[in-house]
Amino acid sequence: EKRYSKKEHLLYASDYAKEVFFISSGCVRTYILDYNGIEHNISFAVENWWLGDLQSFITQTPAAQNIQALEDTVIFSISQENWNSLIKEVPEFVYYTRILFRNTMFTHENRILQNLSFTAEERYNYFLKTYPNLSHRVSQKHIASYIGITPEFLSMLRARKKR
Amino acid sequence: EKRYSKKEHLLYASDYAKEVFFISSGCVRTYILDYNGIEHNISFAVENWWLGDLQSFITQTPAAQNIQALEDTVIFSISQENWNSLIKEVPEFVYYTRILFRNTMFTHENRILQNLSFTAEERYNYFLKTYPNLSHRVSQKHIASYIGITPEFLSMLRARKKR
DNA sequence: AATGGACTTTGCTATAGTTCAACAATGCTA
DNA sequence: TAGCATTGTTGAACTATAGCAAAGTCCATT
Repeated sequence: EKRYSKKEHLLYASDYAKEVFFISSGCVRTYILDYNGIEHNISFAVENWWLGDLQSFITQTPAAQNIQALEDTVIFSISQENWNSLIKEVPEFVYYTRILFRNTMFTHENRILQNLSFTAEERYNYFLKTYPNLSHRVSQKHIASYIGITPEFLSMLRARKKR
Repeated sequence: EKRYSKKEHLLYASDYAKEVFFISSGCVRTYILDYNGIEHNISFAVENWWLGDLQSFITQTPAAQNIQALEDTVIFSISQENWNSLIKEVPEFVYYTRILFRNTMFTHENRILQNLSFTAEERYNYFLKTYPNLSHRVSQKHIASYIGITPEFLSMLRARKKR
C-alpha cells in the first residue's frame, strides 16, 4: 500500500516501471509528452482499476507513459518479482492476465475505430456516455486532452451544445 | 485452406466471425463503415500474418469489421471449435495467444499515442517507415484511409514532400 | 476577506484537412 | 490495341480545429 497526494507522480516516463498498480481510492491519469512538450492523456483510472505502463513493466524498457494522481490516492502494487512468481506458480493468474490483455486489446481497438470515424464532438459525447462518473471528477482540460482536442475547443463545443 | 480473389470478402460486418485467418499468400485489409457509409481501414495483413475480427470471434457478437482481399489471397483458418479445443487441450496455445493479445495491445497503444500526437504528415511518414513493403503494395487511397485522411489530402502531402 | 494560481470561457485569426469537380494516369479486360 | 474502370492529381472554396490573448470563475491558503 502507498499513498500519493494530488499531483504527485506514480511513474515518470523514461524510468522503468517496477510495479503495476491497483487503485484502492482516488483517481489518476496516465499521459505522454510529445516532442513539442505537449501532454496527451491516455487513460484515467479510479477505484478498483488496474493500471501501469505494462509495456515498460513487462518488456523491461523505459516507460513512455507518466502516471500522476489527480486526487489524493491510495494504491496497492505488485512488484515484478511477485508478478513473475504469480505467472510461474498460479495458472489462474496467467488466464486472468490473458483475459485482461484481451479486453484491453478490444478497448484499444474500439478507441482506434472511434478516432478514425468520429468528430471531436462525437468523441466527447461518447466519453460522457461511457464514463459518466469520470466526467464530473476530471477537469475539462484533461478530458480535452484525452479526446485529442484543446481545452478551448472543448469549451466551445460545450457552449454550442447548450443552445 | 481457402482462396479468395481480389476484392472478395472474407468477412462482412454484422456477420459472425466463425474463423481466424492466417494468410499464406496475398494481402487483405480490414475496415469499418461509419454511419455516413465511409470506409475506414483498420489494418492490412500480408503473408504469415494472423488476422480476424477477434472481438466477434471470441465474444460471439456480430462483427464490426469487414475483411476484404486486396490481391488474390490464400489463407488457412481456424474454426471456433478448433480454437476452443486448442485452448482447452494445449496450454502452449493459451500462452501463445496471451502473448499475441499482449503484443496487439502494445501495438494498439502505440497507434493511439500516435493519433493523439502526430499530424497527418507525421502519421504518413511513420507508416512508410514502419511498413515499407506495404506502401508499395497497397493503393494510396487505402493508406490515406488507414492514417485517417482523404486521398486528396494525401496526394497533396506527397506533392509537397517532393519539393 | 484578500490574494494568487489554476481552470474555463470568449472572441479573433491562422492552419490543417475536407469537399467537390475536372482532369490525367494507370491498369484490366475484351 | 482500344475502351472502360479505378486510382491519383490539382485547385478553389469551405469547415473543423488550433493558437493566442484577455477576461472571468473557482478554489485553496494565508
